[in-house]
Amino acid sequence: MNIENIVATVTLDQNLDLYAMERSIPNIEYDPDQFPGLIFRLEQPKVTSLIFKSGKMVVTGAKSTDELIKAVKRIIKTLRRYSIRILGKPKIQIQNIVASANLHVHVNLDKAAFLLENNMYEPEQFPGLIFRMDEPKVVLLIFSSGKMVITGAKREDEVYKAVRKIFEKLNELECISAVEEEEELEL
Amino acid sequence: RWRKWQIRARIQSSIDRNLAQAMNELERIGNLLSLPKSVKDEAALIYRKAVEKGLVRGRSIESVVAAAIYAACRRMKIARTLDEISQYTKANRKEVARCYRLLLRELDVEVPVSDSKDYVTRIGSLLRLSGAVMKTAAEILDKAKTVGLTAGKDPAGLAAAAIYIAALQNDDRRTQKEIAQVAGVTEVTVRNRYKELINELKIQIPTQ
DNA sequence: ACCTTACTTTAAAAAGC
DNA sequence: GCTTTAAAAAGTAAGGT
Repeated sequence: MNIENIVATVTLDQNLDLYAMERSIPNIEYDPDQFPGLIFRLEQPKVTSLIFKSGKMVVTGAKSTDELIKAVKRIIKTLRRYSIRILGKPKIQIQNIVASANLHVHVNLDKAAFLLENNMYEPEQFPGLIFRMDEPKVVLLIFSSGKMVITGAKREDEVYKAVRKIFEKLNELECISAVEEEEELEL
Repeated sequence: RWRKWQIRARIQSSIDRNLAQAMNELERIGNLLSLPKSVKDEAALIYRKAVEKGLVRGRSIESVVAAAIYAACRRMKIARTLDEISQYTKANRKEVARCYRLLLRELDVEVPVSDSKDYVTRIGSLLRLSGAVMKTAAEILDKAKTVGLTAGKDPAGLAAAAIYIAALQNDDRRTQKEIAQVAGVTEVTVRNRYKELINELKIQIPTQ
Protein backbone atom coordinates (compact mmCIF):
# COMPACT_ATOMS: atom_id res chain seq x y z
CA MET A 1 0.00 0.00 0.00
CA ASN A 2 1.31 3.39 -0.90
CA ILE A 3 0.12 6.90 -0.16
CA GLU A 4 0.28 8.84 -3.40
CA ASN A 5 -1.10 12.22 -2.48
CA ILE A 6 -2.40 14.11 0.52
CA VAL A 7 -4.67 17.13 0.22
CA ALA A 8 -4.71 19.39 3.27
CA THR A 9 -5.98 22.78 4.26
CA VAL A 10 -3.85 25.15 6.30
CA THR A 11 -5.37 28.00 8.28
CA LEU A 12 -3.41 31.11 9.15
CA ASP A 13 -5.54 33.41 11.23
CA GLN A 14 -4.88 36.54 9.23
CA ASN A 15 -5.57 38.05 5.84
CA LEU A 16 -2.95 38.10 3.11
CA ASP A 17 -2.24 40.56 0.33
CA LEU A 18 -1.93 38.27 -2.67
CA TYR A 19 -0.99 41.13 -5.00
CA ALA A 20 1.94 42.06 -2.76
CA MET A 21 3.00 38.41 -2.65
CA GLU A 22 2.85 38.10 -6.40
CA ARG A 23 5.10 41.15 -6.74
CA SER A 24 7.75 40.00 -4.27
CA ILE A 25 7.87 36.22 -4.59
CA PRO A 26 9.33 34.67 -7.77
CA ASN A 27 7.76 31.72 -9.61
CA ILE A 28 4.25 32.38 -8.46
CA GLU A 29 1.09 32.15 -10.54
CA TYR A 30 -1.74 34.48 -9.74
CA ASP A 31 -4.64 35.22 -12.07
CA PRO A 32 -7.66 36.17 -9.98
CA ASP A 33 -9.89 36.17 -13.07
CA GLN A 34 -9.11 32.52 -13.59
CA PHE A 35 -8.92 31.37 -9.97
CA PRO A 36 -9.03 33.27 -6.67
CA GLY A 37 -6.04 31.42 -5.23
CA LEU A 38 -2.37 32.13 -5.76
CA ILE A 39 -0.37 29.09 -6.88
CA PHE A 40 2.93 28.48 -5.11
CA ARG A 41 5.12 25.48 -5.96
CA LEU A 42 7.65 24.25 -3.41
CA GLU A 43 10.38 22.04 -4.84
CA GLN A 44 11.46 20.27 -1.65
CA PRO A 45 9.27 18.54 -0.52
CA LYS A 46 7.56 18.77 -3.91
CA VAL A 47 4.11 20.11 -3.13
CA THR A 48 1.84 22.74 -4.62
CA SER A 49 0.00 25.23 -2.52
CA LEU A 50 -3.01 27.36 -3.31
CA ILE A 51 -2.95 30.47 -1.13
CA PHE A 52 -6.06 32.58 -0.55
CA LYS A 53 -6.47 36.12 0.68
CA SER A 54 -8.32 34.85 3.76
CA GLY A 55 -5.09 33.30 4.96
CA LYS A 56 -6.30 29.79 4.17
CA MET A 57 -4.31 27.53 1.92
CA VAL A 58 -4.62 24.16 0.23
CA VAL A 59 -1.50 22.02 0.05
CA THR A 60 -1.41 19.09 -2.39
CA GLY A 61 1.19 16.58 -3.45
CA ALA A 62 2.63 15.39 -0.13
CA LYS A 63 3.17 11.64 0.16
CA SER A 64 3.24 11.43 3.96
CA THR A 65 2.18 13.43 7.01
CA ASP A 66 5.83 14.19 7.78
CA GLU A 67 6.33 15.51 4.29
CA LEU A 68 3.18 17.60 4.59
CA ILE A 69 4.27 19.23 7.86
CA LYS A 70 7.76 19.86 6.56
CA ALA A 71 6.29 21.42 3.42
CA VAL A 72 4.00 23.75 5.37
CA LYS A 73 6.91 24.93 7.53
CA ARG A 74 9.03 25.62 4.46
CA ILE A 75 6.22 27.46 2.69
CA ILE A 76 5.82 29.76 5.68
CA LYS A 77 9.58 30.20 5.98
CA THR A 78 9.68 31.16 2.31
CA LEU A 79 6.88 33.67 2.71
CA ARG A 80 8.72 35.27 5.65
CA ARG A 81 11.94 35.37 3.65
CA TYR A 82 10.11 37.60 1.18
CA SER A 83 9.00 39.75 4.09
CA ILE A 84 5.41 38.56 4.22
CA ARG A 85 4.29 38.87 7.87
CA ILE A 86 3.00 35.54 9.18
CA LEU A 87 1.80 35.54 12.79
CA GLY A 88 0.74 32.54 14.90
CA LYS A 89 1.21 28.89 14.04
CA PRO A 90 -0.65 27.28 11.15
CA LYS A 91 -3.50 24.81 11.71
CA ILE A 92 -3.15 21.85 9.36
CA GLN A 93 -6.08 19.57 8.48
CA ILE A 94 -5.85 16.58 6.15
CA GLN A 95 -8.85 16.63 3.82
CA ASN A 96 -8.20 13.71 1.53
CA ILE A 97 -5.71 10.89 1.13
CA VAL A 98 -5.19 9.16 -2.21
CA ALA A 99 -3.45 5.80 -2.03
CA SER A 100 -2.73 2.87 -4.30
CA ALA A 101 -2.56 -0.79 -3.37
CA ASN A 102 -1.96 -4.13 -5.00
CA LEU A 103 -3.85 -7.24 -3.91
CA HIS A 104 -1.61 -9.42 -6.11
CA VAL A 105 -4.59 -11.36 -7.41
CA HIS A 106 -6.73 -11.22 -10.50
CA VAL A 107 -10.18 -9.69 -9.95
CA ASN A 108 -13.23 -10.80 -11.94
CA LEU A 109 -14.78 -7.37 -12.46
CA ASP A 110 -17.90 -8.66 -14.22
CA LYS A 111 -18.74 -10.86 -11.27
CA ALA A 112 -17.85 -8.16 -8.75
CA ALA A 113 -20.05 -5.65 -10.59
CA PHE A 114 -22.94 -8.08 -10.29
CA LEU A 115 -22.42 -9.01 -6.64
CA LEU A 116 -21.15 -5.82 -4.99
CA GLU A 117 -23.56 -3.10 -3.91
CA ASN A 118 -22.92 0.57 -4.75
CA ASN A 119 -20.60 -0.08 -7.60
CA MET A 120 -20.26 1.17 -11.11
CA TYR A 121 -18.41 -0.68 -13.83
CA GLU A 122 -18.50 0.93 -17.24
CA PRO A 123 -15.53 -0.32 -19.26
CA GLU A 124 -16.35 1.92 -22.21
CA GLN A 125 -15.79 4.90 -19.99
CA PHE A 126 -13.17 3.74 -17.50
CA PRO A 127 -11.37 0.38 -17.03
CA GLY A 128 -11.78 0.27 -13.26
CA LEU A 129 -14.75 -0.73 -11.15
CA ILE A 130 -15.80 2.13 -8.89
CA PHE A 131 -16.86 0.98 -5.45
CA ARG A 132 -18.26 3.33 -2.82
CA MET A 133 -17.60 1.88 0.62
CA ASP A 134 -19.72 3.09 3.54
CA GLU A 135 -17.37 2.24 6.40
CA PRO A 136 -14.78 3.61 6.16
CA LYS A 137 -16.34 6.09 3.78
CA VAL A 138 -13.96 5.91 0.85
CA VAL A 139 -14.14 5.22 -2.86
CA LEU A 140 -12.07 2.48 -4.44
CA LEU A 141 -11.17 2.12 -8.09
CA ILE A 142 -10.58 -1.59 -8.58
CA PHE A 143 -8.78 -2.98 -11.61
CA SER A 144 -8.71 -6.52 -12.93
CA SER A 145 -4.96 -6.64 -12.24
CA GLY A 146 -5.68 -6.50 -8.50
CA LYS A 147 -4.25 -2.99 -8.30
CA MET A 148 -6.46 -0.28 -6.92
CA VAL A 149 -6.79 3.36 -5.95
CA ILE A 150 -8.33 4.38 -2.63
CA THR A 151 -9.49 7.95 -2.20
CA GLY A 152 -11.65 10.00 0.11
CA ALA A 153 -9.95 8.90 3.35
CA LYS A 154 -8.99 11.46 5.98
CA ARG A 155 -6.77 9.15 8.02
CA GLU A 156 -4.21 6.56 7.01
CA ASP A 157 -5.84 3.77 9.01
CA GLU A 158 -9.02 4.23 6.98
CA VAL A 159 -7.05 3.31 3.89
CA TYR A 160 -5.67 0.14 5.49
CA LYS A 161 -9.09 -0.79 6.78
CA ALA A 162 -10.67 -0.27 3.37
CA VAL A 163 -8.10 -2.41 1.57
CA ARG A 164 -8.43 -5.21 4.11
CA LYS A 165 -12.20 -5.02 3.86
CA ILE A 166 -12.41 -5.05 0.08
CA PHE A 167 -10.04 -7.99 -0.08
CA GLU A 168 -12.20 -9.99 2.31
CA LYS A 169 -15.33 -8.99 0.47
CA LEU A 170 -14.01 -9.93 -2.96
CA ASN A 171 -12.73 -13.15 -1.49
CA GLU A 172 -16.09 -14.08 0.02
CA LEU A 173 -17.87 -13.29 -3.22
CA GLU A 174 -15.31 -15.43 -5.05
CA CYS A 175 -14.29 -12.66 -7.37
CA ILE A 176 -10.60 -13.33 -6.86
CA SER A 177 -8.27 -15.75 -8.52
CA ALA A 178 -4.57 -16.28 -7.96
CA VAL A 179 -2.18 -14.82 -10.45
CA GLU A 180 1.34 -16.05 -10.90
CA GLU A 181 3.41 -12.93 -10.62
CA GLU A 182 6.93 -12.28 -11.68
CA GLU A 183 8.23 -10.47 -8.63
CA GLU A 184 8.46 -6.75 -9.11
CA LEU A 185 11.57 -4.71 -8.56
CA GLU A 186 11.58 -2.63 -5.42
CA LEU A 187 13.13 0.77 -5.51
CA ARG B 1 -56.50 23.90 0.49
CA TRP B 2 -56.76 26.12 -2.58
CA ARG B 3 -53.18 27.32 -2.27
CA LYS B 4 -51.82 23.80 -2.01
CA TRP B 5 -53.82 22.66 -5.00
CA GLN B 6 -52.56 25.61 -6.96
CA ILE B 7 -48.93 24.78 -6.20
CA ARG B 8 -49.41 21.16 -7.15
CA ALA B 9 -51.09 22.14 -10.39
CA ARG B 10 -48.24 24.47 -11.23
CA ILE B 11 -45.65 21.78 -10.59
CA GLN B 12 -47.64 19.31 -12.65
CA SER B 13 -47.87 21.69 -15.56
CA SER B 14 -44.13 22.34 -15.45
CA ILE B 15 -43.50 18.60 -15.48
CA ASP B 16 -45.91 18.29 -18.41
CA ARG B 17 -44.16 21.01 -20.35
CA ASN B 18 -40.78 19.48 -19.63
CA LEU B 19 -42.02 16.05 -20.72
CA ALA B 20 -43.54 17.38 -23.93
CA GLN B 21 -40.28 19.01 -24.90
CA ALA B 22 -38.27 15.98 -23.89
CA MET B 23 -40.45 13.63 -25.91
CA ASN B 24 -39.81 15.74 -29.00
CA GLU B 25 -36.08 15.54 -28.39
CA LEU B 26 -36.32 11.82 -27.75
CA GLU B 27 -38.17 11.28 -31.00
CA ARG B 28 -35.68 13.38 -32.95
CA ILE B 29 -32.54 11.73 -31.56
CA GLY B 30 -34.10 8.29 -31.61
CA ASN B 31 -34.91 8.61 -35.29
CA LEU B 32 -31.46 9.93 -36.15
CA LEU B 33 -30.07 6.83 -34.46
CA SER B 34 -32.67 4.57 -36.14
CA LEU B 35 -33.71 3.15 -32.82
CA PRO B 36 -36.67 0.77 -32.66
CA LYS B 37 -39.81 2.00 -30.94
CA SER B 38 -39.22 -0.35 -28.00
CA VAL B 39 -36.00 1.48 -27.12
CA LYS B 40 -37.61 4.90 -27.46
CA ASP B 41 -40.44 3.77 -25.18
CA GLU B 42 -37.94 2.48 -22.64
CA ALA B 43 -36.00 5.74 -22.78
CA ALA B 44 -39.24 7.68 -22.29
CA LEU B 45 -39.98 5.63 -19.19
CA ILE B 46 -36.55 6.32 -17.74
CA TYR B 47 -36.79 10.01 -18.54
CA ARG B 48 -40.19 10.28 -16.87
CA LYS B 49 -38.73 8.80 -13.69
CA ALA B 50 -35.87 11.28 -13.84
CA VAL B 51 -38.22 14.26 -14.14
CA GLU B 52 -40.40 13.04 -11.30
CA LYS B 53 -37.33 12.78 -9.08
CA GLY B 54 -36.29 16.29 -10.06
CA LEU B 55 -33.04 15.13 -11.63
CA VAL B 56 -33.40 17.39 -14.64
CA ARG B 57 -33.13 20.60 -12.59
CA GLY B 58 -29.98 22.47 -13.46
CA ARG B 59 -29.29 20.23 -16.44
CA SER B 60 -30.26 20.51 -20.06
CA ILE B 61 -33.25 18.41 -21.09
CA GLU B 62 -31.29 17.32 -24.11
CA SER B 63 -28.41 15.76 -22.20
CA VAL B 64 -30.71 13.91 -19.81
CA VAL B 65 -32.72 12.63 -22.77
CA ALA B 66 -29.48 11.43 -24.38
CA ALA B 67 -28.48 9.72 -21.13
CA ALA B 68 -31.89 8.04 -20.91
CA ILE B 69 -31.52 6.82 -24.49
CA TYR B 70 -28.09 5.39 -23.70
CA ALA B 71 -29.46 3.59 -20.63
CA ALA B 72 -32.39 2.25 -22.66
CA CYS B 73 -30.06 0.96 -25.38
CA ARG B 74 -28.00 -0.85 -22.78
CA ARG B 75 -31.08 -2.42 -21.20
CA MET B 76 -32.45 -3.50 -24.58
CA LYS B 77 -29.03 -4.78 -25.68
CA ILE B 78 -28.88 -2.36 -28.61
CA ALA B 79 -25.25 -1.26 -28.91
CA ARG B 80 -24.78 2.47 -29.30
CA THR B 81 -21.75 4.38 -28.02
CA LEU B 82 -22.06 7.55 -25.98
CA ASP B 83 -20.32 9.33 -28.84
CA GLU B 84 -22.95 8.21 -31.35
CA ILE B 85 -25.73 9.46 -29.12
CA SER B 86 -24.17 12.71 -28.00
CA GLN B 87 -23.25 13.76 -31.55
CA TYR B 88 -26.89 14.73 -32.08
CA THR B 89 -27.00 16.95 -29.00
CA LYS B 90 -25.38 20.24 -28.07
CA ALA B 91 -23.93 18.52 -25.02
CA ASN B 92 -20.63 16.72 -25.31
CA ARG B 93 -19.96 13.09 -24.42
CA LYS B 94 -18.65 14.04 -20.99
CA GLU B 95 -21.87 15.81 -20.02
CA VAL B 96 -24.09 13.00 -21.30
CA ALA B 97 -21.93 10.49 -19.41
CA ARG B 98 -22.34 12.55 -16.26
CA CYS B 99 -26.13 12.49 -16.63
CA TYR B 100 -26.06 8.76 -17.32
CA ARG B 101 -24.16 8.14 -14.06
CA LEU B 102 -26.69 10.28 -12.24
CA LEU B 103 -29.55 8.17 -13.62
CA LEU B 104 -27.78 5.00 -12.50
CA ARG B 105 -27.24 6.32 -9.00
CA GLU B 106 -30.56 8.03 -8.39
CA LEU B 107 -33.09 5.84 -10.20
CA ASP B 108 -33.62 2.16 -9.65
CA VAL B 109 -32.90 1.40 -13.27
CA GLU B 110 -30.95 -1.81 -13.70
CA VAL B 111 -28.41 -1.65 -16.49
CA PRO B 112 -26.41 -4.79 -17.22
CA VAL B 113 -22.65 -4.58 -17.69
CA SER B 114 -22.13 -3.87 -21.37
CA ASP B 115 -21.63 -6.92 -23.49
CA SER B 116 -19.16 -6.87 -26.38
CA LYS B 117 -21.40 -9.31 -28.25
CA ASP B 118 -24.00 -6.56 -28.59
CA TYR B 119 -21.40 -4.63 -30.56
CA VAL B 120 -20.86 -7.64 -32.81
CA THR B 121 -24.48 -7.39 -33.87
CA ARG B 122 -24.17 -3.66 -34.44
CA ILE B 123 -20.89 -3.77 -36.38
CA GLY B 124 -22.05 -6.84 -38.28
CA SER B 125 -25.17 -5.20 -39.58
CA LEU B 126 -23.32 -2.00 -40.55
CA LEU B 127 -20.76 -4.04 -42.51
CA ARG B 128 -23.35 -6.53 -43.79
CA LEU B 129 -21.45 -9.49 -42.40
CA SER B 130 -22.78 -13.02 -42.65
CA GLY B 131 -24.32 -14.80 -39.71
CA ALA B 132 -21.40 -17.19 -39.76
CA VAL B 133 -18.89 -14.38 -39.19
CA MET B 134 -20.90 -12.93 -36.33
CA LYS B 135 -21.29 -16.36 -34.78
CA THR B 136 -17.54 -16.95 -34.93
CA ALA B 137 -16.86 -13.51 -33.44
CA ALA B 138 -19.27 -14.21 -30.59
CA GLU B 139 -17.52 -17.49 -29.87
CA ILE B 140 -14.15 -15.76 -29.76
CA LEU B 141 -15.51 -13.21 -27.29
CA ASP B 142 -17.01 -15.92 -25.08
CA LYS B 143 -13.65 -17.65 -24.95
CA ALA B 144 -11.84 -14.39 -24.26
CA LYS B 145 -14.17 -13.62 -21.38
CA THR B 146 -13.66 -17.07 -19.87
CA VAL B 147 -9.91 -16.57 -19.94
CA GLY B 148 -10.29 -13.14 -18.36
CA LEU B 149 -9.01 -11.15 -21.33
CA THR B 150 -11.89 -8.71 -21.51
CA ALA B 151 -11.98 -7.04 -18.08
CA GLY B 152 -11.62 -3.27 -18.25
CA LYS B 153 -11.45 -3.22 -22.04
CA ASP B 154 -13.77 -1.22 -24.28
CA PRO B 155 -16.38 -3.73 -25.55
CA ALA B 156 -16.48 -1.96 -28.92
CA GLY B 157 -12.76 -2.53 -29.41
CA LEU B 158 -13.04 -6.16 -28.35
CA ALA B 159 -15.93 -6.76 -30.73
CA ALA B 160 -14.07 -5.04 -33.57
CA ALA B 161 -11.02 -7.26 -33.11
CA ALA B 162 -13.13 -10.42 -32.81
CA ILE B 163 -14.94 -9.51 -36.01
CA TYR B 164 -11.68 -8.85 -37.81
CA ILE B 165 -10.49 -12.35 -36.88
CA ALA B 166 -13.84 -14.00 -37.55
CA ALA B 167 -14.07 -12.43 -41.00
CA LEU B 168 -10.60 -13.70 -41.89
CA GLN B 169 -11.47 -17.18 -40.72
CA ASN B 170 -14.67 -17.15 -42.75
CA ASP B 171 -12.89 -16.03 -45.90
CA ASP B 172 -14.49 -12.57 -45.91
CA ARG B 173 -11.52 -10.28 -45.31
CA ARG B 174 -12.32 -6.80 -43.95
CA THR B 175 -9.75 -4.15 -43.19
CA GLN B 176 -9.03 -3.06 -39.63
CA LYS B 177 -9.71 0.46 -40.84
CA GLU B 178 -13.31 -0.13 -41.94
CA ILE B 179 -14.09 -2.16 -38.84
CA ALA B 180 -12.54 0.43 -36.54
CA GLN B 181 -14.54 3.19 -38.20
CA VAL B 182 -17.95 1.62 -37.69
CA ALA B 183 -16.99 0.42 -34.20
CA GLY B 184 -16.02 3.93 -33.16
CA VAL B 185 -12.50 3.05 -32.01
CA THR B 186 -9.08 3.63 -33.58
CA GLU B 187 -7.19 1.14 -35.74
CA VAL B 188 -4.56 1.00 -33.04
CA THR B 189 -7.10 -0.31 -30.55
CA VAL B 190 -8.38 -2.95 -32.99
CA ARG B 191 -4.79 -4.03 -33.60
CA ASN B 192 -3.96 -4.22 -29.91
CA ARG B 193 -7.02 -6.29 -29.08
CA TYR B 194 -6.45 -8.44 -32.17
CA LYS B 195 -2.88 -9.29 -31.15
CA GLU B 196 -3.94 -10.08 -27.64
CA LEU B 197 -6.76 -12.35 -28.78
CA ILE B 198 -4.72 -14.40 -31.26
CA ASN B 199 -1.81 -14.71 -28.84
CA GLU B 200 -3.74 -15.61 -25.71
CA LEU B 201 -6.37 -17.77 -27.37
CA LYS B 202 -3.81 -19.40 -29.71
CA ILE B 203 -5.92 -18.55 -32.74
CA GLN B 204 -4.57 -19.55 -36.14
CA ILE B 205 -5.02 -16.95 -38.84
CA PRO B 206 -5.36 -18.20 -42.44
CA THR B 207 -2.09 -17.43 -44.22
CA GLN B 208 -1.66 -14.00 -45.83
C1' DA C 1 5.36 0.15 -35.42
C1' DC C 2 7.12 2.79 -31.67
C1' DC C 3 7.22 6.76 -28.24
C1' DT C 4 5.49 10.59 -25.85
C1' DT C 5 1.86 13.27 -24.14
C1' DA C 6 -2.72 13.63 -22.71
C1' DC C 7 -7.27 12.54 -21.65
C1' DT C 8 -11.04 9.34 -19.09
C1' DT C 9 -12.45 8.10 -13.42
C1' DT C 10 -12.34 8.95 -7.97
C1' DA C 11 -12.00 12.37 -3.49
C1' DA C 12 -11.40 16.95 -1.01
C1' DA C 13 -10.54 21.88 0.29
C1' DA C 14 -10.03 26.83 -0.76
C1' DA C 15 -13.20 31.85 -2.80
C1' DG C 16 -15.83 33.54 -6.33
C1' DC C 17 -18.76 33.47 -10.19
C1' DG D 1 -22.49 23.67 -11.18
C1' DC D 2 -17.75 25.74 -12.75
C1' DT D 3 -12.82 27.42 -12.10
C1' DT D 4 -7.41 25.30 -9.82
C1' DT D 5 -4.07 21.82 -7.58
C1' DA D 6 -1.89 16.74 -6.99
C1' DA D 7 -1.65 11.64 -7.62
C1' DA D 8 -2.49 6.62 -8.80
C1' DA D 9 -4.74 2.92 -11.56
C1' DA D 10 -5.46 0.90 -17.13
C1' DG D 11 -7.46 1.90 -21.40
C1' DT D 12 -7.82 4.74 -25.32
C1' DA D 13 -6.37 8.52 -28.38
C1' DA D 14 -3.48 11.66 -31.09
C1' DG D 15 0.69 13.33 -33.00
C1' DG D 16 5.40 12.66 -34.33
C1' DT D 17 9.24 9.79 -36.25
